[in-house]
Amino acid sequence: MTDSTSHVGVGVVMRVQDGALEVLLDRGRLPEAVLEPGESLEAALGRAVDVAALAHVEQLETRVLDNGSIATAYLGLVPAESPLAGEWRRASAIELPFVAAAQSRLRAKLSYTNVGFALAPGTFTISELREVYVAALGHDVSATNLQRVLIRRGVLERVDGRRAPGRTGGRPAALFRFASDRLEVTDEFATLRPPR
Amino acid sequence: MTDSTSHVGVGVVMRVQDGALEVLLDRGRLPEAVLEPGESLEAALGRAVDVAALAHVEQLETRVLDNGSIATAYLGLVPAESPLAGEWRRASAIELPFVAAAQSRLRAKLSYTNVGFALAPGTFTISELREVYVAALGHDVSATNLQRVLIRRGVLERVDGRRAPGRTGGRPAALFRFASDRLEVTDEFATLRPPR
DNA sequence: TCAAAAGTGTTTATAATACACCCATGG
DNA sequence: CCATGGGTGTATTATAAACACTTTTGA
Repeated sequence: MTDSTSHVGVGVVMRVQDGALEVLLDRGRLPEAVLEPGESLEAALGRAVDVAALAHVEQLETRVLDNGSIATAYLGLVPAESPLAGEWRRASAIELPFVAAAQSRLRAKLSYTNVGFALAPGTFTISELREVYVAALGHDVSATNLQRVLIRRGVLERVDGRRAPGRTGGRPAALFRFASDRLEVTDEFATLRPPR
Repeated sequence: MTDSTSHVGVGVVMRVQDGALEVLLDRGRLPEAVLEPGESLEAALGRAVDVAALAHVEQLETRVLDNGSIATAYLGLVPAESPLAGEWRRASAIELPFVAAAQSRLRAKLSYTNVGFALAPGTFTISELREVYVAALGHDVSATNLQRVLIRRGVLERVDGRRAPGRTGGRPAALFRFASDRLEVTDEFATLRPPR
């Protein structure tokens, strides 16, 4: 038997704040923890990140790092309101392994799952949700179409009450919430659907 | 520093043969190799599987196995004609970790990428390609629609010549090939496309 | 001339985008 | 009463599924 290299769990925790996608850093690096023998990867991750505070977690990728250790990265998502402490920095300004993969995974899943629930507050207006999507996708999104797509798919539900307009006026906005707080694939078969 | 657990690279190599999706086994188990210090995961995989013979490889998932070792699994695909040696068994009859994940990944990617290239022979008729898709997807596929979708997306190209009919007759079938032998996403934005 | 297999033409269904227009509020 | 922001109605477009029909072969 040869000596094995150490294995670390790495967290790429993201949120959307003030119209920008941000990543949680720990002294300039992604939070990580060394895996103890017999321990699960998620348990190790839990020593690096407050996993219970994450609205969604999923495994990203395993790579051998420059320092020779093996790292398994996880994507974690929280809403902007989350009290998760740490050093938040714009994803676009970060040149660390796994961050690009996390961003690209998030972007893809926003299109065909309900994963927005993990970035949005409990209730929100369509405009607010639009800002989240714009920041995470990196391109403009029409509020009209966003609403129609997510309502048709059953991803969004209307909630009682309205948001009062600001001092510049405007019609009060209806409030919505995500129908589920767990990941669901909402557009499974883009093509080649099974016959009826 | 604590003792680290051993890390293994695992291959889930699949092909479609005689209308069934099959997995390559090594004495009843998935081929695997222990990672040496400083070695890349792909290099370790290469000691378990003839990676050069694979038409497509991608990482699947990392898990702690029942025996305590950490395993990173890869999905490998080969065409039925591949001379890759070993014990091929129907995927549906296998109860091993990673196989279900591999099948589900393959199914998804058949819908929105050109990954079929890795399972199909160099040239083929639409009927032959249809059999590959039926086996890998697990549901019926219309030859008509399969052809139209893949041609429209630019995934398939026509090749000179025709396949002579069998003794039961029928119109000779046109031959096609995949336009690329590398993975390409052909239907990236199911929804929420960037504006023009 | 018929059955089999392949391929095309055309219709239908669905989903999403685009855009015009109406609604409700503050000042 | 008008600017602002929210929301709905209604094309338009794109993609793919469904299905009828034509083509080309072997026997």
